[in-house]
Amino acid sequence: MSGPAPVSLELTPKQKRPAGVRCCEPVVYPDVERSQATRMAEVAKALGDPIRLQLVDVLRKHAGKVCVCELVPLFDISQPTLSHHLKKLRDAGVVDSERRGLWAYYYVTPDSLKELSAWLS
Amino acid sequence: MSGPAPVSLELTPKQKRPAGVRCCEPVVYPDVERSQATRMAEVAKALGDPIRLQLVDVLRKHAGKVCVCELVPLFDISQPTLSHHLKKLRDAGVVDSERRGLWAYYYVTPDSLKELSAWLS
DNA sequence: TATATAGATCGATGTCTGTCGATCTGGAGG
DNA sequence: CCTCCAGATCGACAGACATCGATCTATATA
Repeated sequence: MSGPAPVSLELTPKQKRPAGVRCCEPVVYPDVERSQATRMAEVAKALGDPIRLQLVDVLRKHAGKVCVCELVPLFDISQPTLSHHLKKLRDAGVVDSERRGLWAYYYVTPDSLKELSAWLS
Repeated sequence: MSGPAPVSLELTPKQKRPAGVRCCEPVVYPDVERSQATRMAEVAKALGDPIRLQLVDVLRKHAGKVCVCELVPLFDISQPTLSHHLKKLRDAGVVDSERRGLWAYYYVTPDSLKELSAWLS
């Protein structure tokens, strides 16, 4: 048995095909445009690190209330490394920050996760 | 003006603090456990590439019906590179594959996106 | 002005990633 | 047995990434 054929040409492996012709022509396409995929992948990539994902988790629940100095001891990494992760998240548009005096407060950018979240559902 | 203080100690920058004491003690914590964050980050990382995200998009809508040879011409990359991306997705548990004869059919693993999707919502 | 602190930036380093061409593997058909 | 083809693996390479210690910047306070 040869199993169901690709949706396009309904060929099975056992059928003859002219030499030089692909097994099938592409008929299915992604519904997501390349530019949209690039945007969502950028967000997904920013979330593709356990520390950054936990950072977003904390910030979502305490938006604008958590200073960086309070985040440092939560993770077993140095302050420059944490700063680097926050920059990654900011570059991806996932978070933004506000300085008050010596301290910096981060918050999750509203709706920055919406597109990816909707696509995943 | 000094703005709202961190949630923990309610200190403002102008308040005195004993030397050697942090600006604040950590009081907020992520709700997501480290192991859970690692799992979700692994999935997010796999989706953190436009091509892989579009691949998942195609496979979700034509599960088990699209052979790899049909995927290759959809993207402007070589066959080994596409194979590499599919392996990345498989290593993350996002997709799995089935061989029938010469051809390989990929499908999105059921529920593999559920945890991340739920967290994002 | 001088000191102390929060946080960003710099430079270095080892690892991981995306990409390719070339090659290997295994099933199909003559 | 030999050939052809789909797809996976290999080896190489350039660029990106996570991490650190050291340093810089800017603010607060004495």
